[in-house]
Amino acid sequence: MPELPEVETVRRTLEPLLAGKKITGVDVRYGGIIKNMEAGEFSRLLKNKTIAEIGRRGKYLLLELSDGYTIVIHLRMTGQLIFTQVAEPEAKHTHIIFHLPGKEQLRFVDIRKFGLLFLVKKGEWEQCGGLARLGPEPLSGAFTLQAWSALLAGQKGGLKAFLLNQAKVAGIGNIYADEILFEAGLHPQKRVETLESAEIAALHAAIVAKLSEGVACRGTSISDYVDGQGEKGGFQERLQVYDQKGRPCPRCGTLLVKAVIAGRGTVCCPYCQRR
DNA sequence: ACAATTACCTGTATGC
DNA sequence: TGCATACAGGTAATTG
Repeated sequence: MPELPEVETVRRTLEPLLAGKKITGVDVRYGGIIKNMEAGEFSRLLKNKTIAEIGRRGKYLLLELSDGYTIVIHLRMTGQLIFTQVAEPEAKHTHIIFHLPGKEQLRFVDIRKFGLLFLVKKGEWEQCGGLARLGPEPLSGAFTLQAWSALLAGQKGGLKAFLLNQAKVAGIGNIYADEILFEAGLHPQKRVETLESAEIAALHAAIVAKLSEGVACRGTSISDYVDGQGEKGGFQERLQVYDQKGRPCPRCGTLLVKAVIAGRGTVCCPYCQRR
């Protein structure tokens, strides 16, 4: 599932391929993906606009266009944004095709149609789902231990739910939440208000380490995720607990268990992550 | 005020 | 073999 490392990998792979290129036309096969206007208007507004750069905020991709417009994209669970040649056979569930010069295309593919796409002018982020309400970027220089401590001060509730809350920290999803909690040695249902300073520091280090490792490995390809060129990532080889139910804990050998916590399938070690 | 559940979708795996 | 069912999880909306 595309979380911060996956979205960042898509951004890095697409940027050199798209920067400076003009959108010569847009085909919309399934308009339901576009959330803030009709397909016809979307295509009309985008024709002949140039892609300046690609940004990322949390799990959102931001295609900045040369004249102040931005295409805001969220891949949700199965969304893919793939740069290809016209001759490449079209994948099933291809919903939007951006035509580029020289027989190149950018295709939005999404099996489950959960993905979201907005076309807005700069400063109109309020209409883009949760984009305007995102918490800090965990891989930015501003995400210091001090900032993280301040973020936790006065907060209550389960730890996993907190990590998954995009308004608290941007970009962590189910895979990295489980990996972070295991790395920090904390139970997913531990209450945030009971965290001691050493645990807060361990969490901060685990968030930065695991997300950075995910980016370095070019994301996690368990089912659908691929980067901007259709290539799989490698972090699935490094998973310690996620998708590892019933296997021995890499640290102590106890069998890993799975339960539903914060509404998500959650795997942890009953020994290393005691409540 | 908070947490749990549901809706949105389709493909894959499982059970009978 | 076929069919029904459960499950995967990002986020918003709804329910408890």
